[in-house]
Amino acid sequence: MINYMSSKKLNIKALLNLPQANIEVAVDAWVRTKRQSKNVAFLALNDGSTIHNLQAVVDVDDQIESILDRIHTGASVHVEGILIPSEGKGQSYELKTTTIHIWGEANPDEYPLQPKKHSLEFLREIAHLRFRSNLFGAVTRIRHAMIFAIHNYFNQNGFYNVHTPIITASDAEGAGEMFQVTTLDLNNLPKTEDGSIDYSKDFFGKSANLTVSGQLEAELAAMALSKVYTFGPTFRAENSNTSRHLAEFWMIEPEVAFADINDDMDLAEGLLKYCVQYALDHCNDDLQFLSERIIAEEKSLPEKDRSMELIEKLKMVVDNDFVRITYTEAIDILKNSNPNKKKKFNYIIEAWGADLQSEHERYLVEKHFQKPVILTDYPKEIKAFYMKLNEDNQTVRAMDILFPGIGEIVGGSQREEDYEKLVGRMREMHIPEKEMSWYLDTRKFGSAPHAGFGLGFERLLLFVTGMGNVRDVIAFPRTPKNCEF
RNA sequence: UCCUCUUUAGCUCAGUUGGUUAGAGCACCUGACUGUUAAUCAGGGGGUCCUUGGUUCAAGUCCAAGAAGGGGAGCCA
Repeated sequence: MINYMSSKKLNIKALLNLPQANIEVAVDAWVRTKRQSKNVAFLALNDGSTIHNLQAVVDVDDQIESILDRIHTGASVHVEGILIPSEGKGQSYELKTTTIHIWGEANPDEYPLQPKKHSLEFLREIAHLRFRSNLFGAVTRIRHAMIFAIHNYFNQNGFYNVHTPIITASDAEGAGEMFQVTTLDLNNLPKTEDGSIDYSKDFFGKSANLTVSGQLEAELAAMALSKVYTFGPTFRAENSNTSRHLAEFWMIEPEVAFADINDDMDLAEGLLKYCVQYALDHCNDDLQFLSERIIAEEKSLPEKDRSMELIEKLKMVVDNDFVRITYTEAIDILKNSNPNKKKKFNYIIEAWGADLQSEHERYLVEKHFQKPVILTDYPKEIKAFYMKLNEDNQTVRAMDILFPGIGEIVGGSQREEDYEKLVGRMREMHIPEKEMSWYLDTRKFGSAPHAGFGLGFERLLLFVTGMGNVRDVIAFPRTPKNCEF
């Protein structure tokens, strides 16, 4: 029995980048397509290291034909041979095959992936196999690159990563509906004398939920380590069915002490530009593939409805400063805008204080400025309790970053560091002080101005990959009525 | 949750005014082919027309309810 594991192996990305060929190599990979004629067969091999396939060229004889007969799209194989300059067009190198070993067959009557374009909806239904598509392979590699870039950026800038809790008993931030975590028997709930559920019998001795944000805990860490960030899973039990929402998503939340809202905006803009530049520098092949895919997809659209070419769009973000305007300025622009005057908006902007709808954000980003926009200083009524009150007593130092095609990608603020003002805001918004004493302690002992934001990781990926739905940039999306795999 | 569209072969889709045995391309199987690039050419097999109920001599097609999915909105990241 030959031990195929012991052979000298390189991944396909490394092989295709070798400066010269004519060497013996071994490759483990999955078969994308097989093309066979009487005397020669071609296997397109992919091991996920790159979007590109390695072409194995196989001279057909009786013995090898019996192996080839068992190889179909999706099979995993070990192939040995000599890497040579390709005799055919379409690739620089190819593998002149001497040995084929099948690790695992893929029954073609059952294997759902074909060497053709599948719909995103179909791929979502076979999420366990869609890693093997060109598209999801590219997205997955870019997702990894962005995770890496984020940690890199913060590490290089003196931030410490903190793991904030995933299970939490505080329901303070009001960021959305929460998933409850319990070990109680739902068919036989313990009750108190007044008939309500007796959470003292629950695992933690009180009601607990999955986190909707690591921000409050990150603030605690920032009040000692100065610059921290979290990057973890976040859970929202909202019944939102959109291309931009998940029940389980990943969020980046930096928190910086001795920083104001301008520092916060600089940090966010710096992070976003670093990530996009990192993708341009490290994911060129995958971006190229995604770009071509979008162009093919939009070919039938009239020119005015087509989106900017992906790589051009990414460069545009890196090369241009984000527009920074206040909410008040945005309202003025919107009030005087054509769609507002001609009543094209579904929600007409009439007065200061109105919450901005998606259509307004899109107008500002996609029509008026045509680049990322940071909106600041929102009315306090439409923002969270912890945001720092401006001297006008009307607005808070919030900042939202709006991206073309995506909308809000970052939401952040300078935090209210004044104990009395913070307690005042909590009372106005009916947030229980008692349960939040640990949070308020930071304002009691050595309080300091500080700021932070939340960046939706999947929304960043939407922008970088040009995909249209967050369900296609996370391996196993969790959405209302969907928890497969 | 609201508005809207969709659901026909493994996949992508066509199916006329309600009318005989529901079609195509791809995939699969068989054969041909000396180098292909989602190979090509010829032939073949493959259907709970989303579900339930209704109208009708007759329903893939019309009506009602439901389910699943897409797009948009709200909420947000």
